Amino acid sequence: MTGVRAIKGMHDILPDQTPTWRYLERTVADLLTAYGYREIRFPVLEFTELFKRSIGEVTDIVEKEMYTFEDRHGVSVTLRPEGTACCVRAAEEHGLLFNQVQRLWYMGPMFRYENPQKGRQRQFHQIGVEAFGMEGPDVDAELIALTARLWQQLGIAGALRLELNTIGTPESRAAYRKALLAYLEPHKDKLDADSQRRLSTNPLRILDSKDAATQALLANAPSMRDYRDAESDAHFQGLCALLDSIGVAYVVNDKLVRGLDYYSRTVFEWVTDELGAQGTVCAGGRYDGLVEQLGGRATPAVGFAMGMERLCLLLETRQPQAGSEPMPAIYCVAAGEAAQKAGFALVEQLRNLMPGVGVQLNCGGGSFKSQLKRADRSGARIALILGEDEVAQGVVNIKWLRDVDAGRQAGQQTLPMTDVQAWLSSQLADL
RNA sequence: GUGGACGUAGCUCAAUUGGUAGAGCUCAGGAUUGUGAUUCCUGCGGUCGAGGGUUCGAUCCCCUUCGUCCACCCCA
Repeated sequence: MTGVRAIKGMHDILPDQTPTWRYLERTVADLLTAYGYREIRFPVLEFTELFKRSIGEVTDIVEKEMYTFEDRHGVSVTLRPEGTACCVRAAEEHGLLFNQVQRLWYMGPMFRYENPQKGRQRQFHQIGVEAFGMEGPDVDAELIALTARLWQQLGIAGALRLELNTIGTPESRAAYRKALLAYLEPHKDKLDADSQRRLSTNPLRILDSKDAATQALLANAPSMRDYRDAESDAHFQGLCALLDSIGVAYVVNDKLVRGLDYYSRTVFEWVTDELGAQGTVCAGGRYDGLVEQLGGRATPAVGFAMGMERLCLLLETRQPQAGSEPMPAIYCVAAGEAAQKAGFALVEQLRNLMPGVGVQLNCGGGSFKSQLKRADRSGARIALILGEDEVAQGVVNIKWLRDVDAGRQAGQQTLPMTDVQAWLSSQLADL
């Protein structure tokens, strides 16, 4: 293909896939509404500064994955790589966080300049959920309970498991980082290349290295557990107790750390083994310091984001029928100029009288044969057939395309044009 | 940013030790002169990813490039 084409990593979502997307979006939106969360929408483009200050200057996202450019006035702007920072900015800017509790969600495209692979694109979509102004573990648990219920509703719960950890406060994390470094530095040569590099950039990330030798070395490393502050521990135990009380299963993974700088205390991930190397489908945590960091009044907050492409991949394998949308029930075949005209009037009238019923008119002409063929492929149950003869006599021929075995009359019947709507109503009622 | 595999018809894929390519599905038409899903026949459809090189001649060999997929890194 030589003509125009999409940018690398930017995918089209085709008609065969949109029903799955709509099903996912609808299910999530309904559930969030039921939990009392309200949708917020904000721009795709923000000042670059916002992400540098929130995600962290030395993270991979900010250092090499952002779509950053100057606008026509030379101001640096960035296509959002994630939603939390934007959500905080928007909520703070409009006073939504002042002296009040706020439950928000959003949905839309995010952009990261990475090399594409399974479950990863440069433009991808997230649904994000954020809860502001509540510091106890009850909100953390509410968010996790909500996600667990969602997997249940979507029929993909069996593919997912919950990993949970607390990374403490920034202070306790700093102390642990120091201890970890002290332990690893003498064994630097035994670490894999990436982990050696991470010693200076992000030592905590060494914990989830995939290298066997590195993992062996980590077996005797100091545990984050021993450096955590008592309050974070209590918060975490509170969260675990709430999850236990409603039967949400989890595994505590004290090597779970998240890549974004703003997290504190609770972090969690829903992971699957069915998506190749990109197993994380939904992840989040608490970020009590972020609002203040961005210039607002100190406000506790928790949130998470789920990757919609990854969820769609899971849905396609676990629930291939999910979201399939009904085809029009009626297909009107109209051969000839007069019939086309009469058919057009007929289907518009049917649409007036039976708004919920799907009606499609054959457009673009064609023989009876080819029009019937299209009627069949459209998935319609009933074909209305109009030709010169029918128009002259003011009648319509009606033919069942499906359901003949289900007690429907085979063959076709002729009805006066004026009776068609009443007949259809009676027939379609019990379908 | 790095590594591996792969780019042939709208889709899924063949073939050619270098002599300008085939099938299935789809689509259109016909057998059935006004009737779908099966069957049979016919037809439309390709600058063999792009650019350059070698050659009498390149889809095939060489170089470059772009893209896709998978993996690393990182993340949803």
